Amino acid sequence: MNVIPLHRRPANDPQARACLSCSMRSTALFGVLEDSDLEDVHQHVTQMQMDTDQLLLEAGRDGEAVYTLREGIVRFERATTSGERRILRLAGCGDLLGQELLLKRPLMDDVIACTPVAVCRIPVPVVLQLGQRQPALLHELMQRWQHALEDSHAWLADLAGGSARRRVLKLLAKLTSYGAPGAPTWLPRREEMGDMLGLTVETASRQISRLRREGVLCSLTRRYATVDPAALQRALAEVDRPG
Amino acid sequence: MNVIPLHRRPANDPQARACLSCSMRSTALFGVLEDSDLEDVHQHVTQMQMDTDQLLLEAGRDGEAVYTLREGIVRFERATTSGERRILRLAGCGDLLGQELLLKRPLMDDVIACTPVAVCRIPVPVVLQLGQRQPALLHELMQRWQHALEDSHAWLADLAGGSARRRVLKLLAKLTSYGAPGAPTWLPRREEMGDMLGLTVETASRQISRLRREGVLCSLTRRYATVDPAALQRALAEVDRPG
DNA sequence: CGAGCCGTTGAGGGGATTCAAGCTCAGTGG
DNA sequence: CCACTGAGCTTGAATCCCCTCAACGGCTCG
Repeated sequence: MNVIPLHRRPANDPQARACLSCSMRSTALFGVLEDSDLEDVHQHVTQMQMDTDQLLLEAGRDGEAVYTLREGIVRFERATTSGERRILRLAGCGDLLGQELLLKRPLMDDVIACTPVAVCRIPVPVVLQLGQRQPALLHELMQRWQHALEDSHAWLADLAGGSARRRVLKLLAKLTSYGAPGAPTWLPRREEMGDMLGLTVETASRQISRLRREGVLCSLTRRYATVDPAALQRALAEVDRPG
Repeated sequence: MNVIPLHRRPANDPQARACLSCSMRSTALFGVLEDSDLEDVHQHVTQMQMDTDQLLLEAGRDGEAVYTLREGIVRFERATTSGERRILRLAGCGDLLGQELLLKRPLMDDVIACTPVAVCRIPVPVVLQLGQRQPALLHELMQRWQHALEDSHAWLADLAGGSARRRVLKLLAKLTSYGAPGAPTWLPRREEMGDMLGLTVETASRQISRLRREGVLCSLTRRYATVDPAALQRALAEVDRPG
């Protein structure tokens, strides 16, 4: 884990005032705040990078910081009572991780990097204090909770039902929305796909192979592929049709 | 729909000060507020009763009020792109319905009564104004969002995967937690069960029939049954075991 | 009493799982 | 350089579970 505490940097370091000039500021948690509110914040914020499969937040632990995701994709997962892993949700650029810690609730799920990720670590007290002074921040937090809830509902409706083919297609549609349009799309491992969709590794593999043969996916490399959006939409429409 | 506007009642009506003496006050949204904060609230709150299958909130519409559920069970549902109905979540006594309206977001799902329900209708502006004066109310709202999110995650982990038998058992376990312990448990229609669990009517029916034969369910009436908690737990443990 | 809804049960087919075997590819050490 | 290794991916064959289609019975209501 590569930690860069901003407050240890010289004041004239271009990154020292990172929170003010942050490229993600408008979409991140503090986007609703004025410059003056951010004055002292950046001293407590730590930029970090993590590799694939590294654990950002652990279920059961009471962490003392939340994270803003600057780059990459993370997954929320837990073990079912039958012992299988279930991936419940993905989060992408701009999302806030570990929000429940602000309510002093224990984490229910592990949060794990799907790709290499860059995050900003924000101590819980910093958010709470800012929230007391700035109701707009509380409003923003509510928006984020609602967004997470809608995401979870959409996940349930799209990825948890229907044929294996439909689920995989829906997953691809969601995954393309993470990276830049046109850029290669991150593909999970087959096992991860299975745990997202409630399918086995083999079924996921068969579906992906078929989509490659059909031209929906091309240039599959180690963990990325380019998706033909038109073909994807066509395939989705066909699956959704009663035929 | 049976509407009883409280402010039309004489001041000495025992129900007129319903919000203060409400039996659910401690668990409901306004439970965090002091008596003085509730002074003028009850004038804007309307008690309502609705029958089974009636629509409380409609997806797409921008409603102007939220509802506190006093009695009964409601479901959140939507249509998938393939045209099938999917039930995403249940809410019970004390839950707040239509929370997203407080953020001026459109509703994504229909909210429909599963049983006869009693609700308190609270206009959105009332909540927003109170929230400005009382940060504790905002805190309570965040708690409720987090609770809904955890519920949604649990639904996904428990009810969206595994064998049909496991899903039905998990659903029964959840349903028993709504009514009073020992009291008969509300059972959805087979079609509703199917739409909750991603199964067909017939499969749901077969599973329920089997559980009745096994003694997990007894005295099935029109829409209620008594559940043997021990047998249910035993069955769940057996399903979750690798054997 | 017939109509319609809901639940149940049966028979047959299909799609996902299971079990098993090869494959590719990156990393390792000879 | 290349065999060796192990993790991840693919593919095949057999099995099983759930879906589909169908028929029937109970119940409520017009």
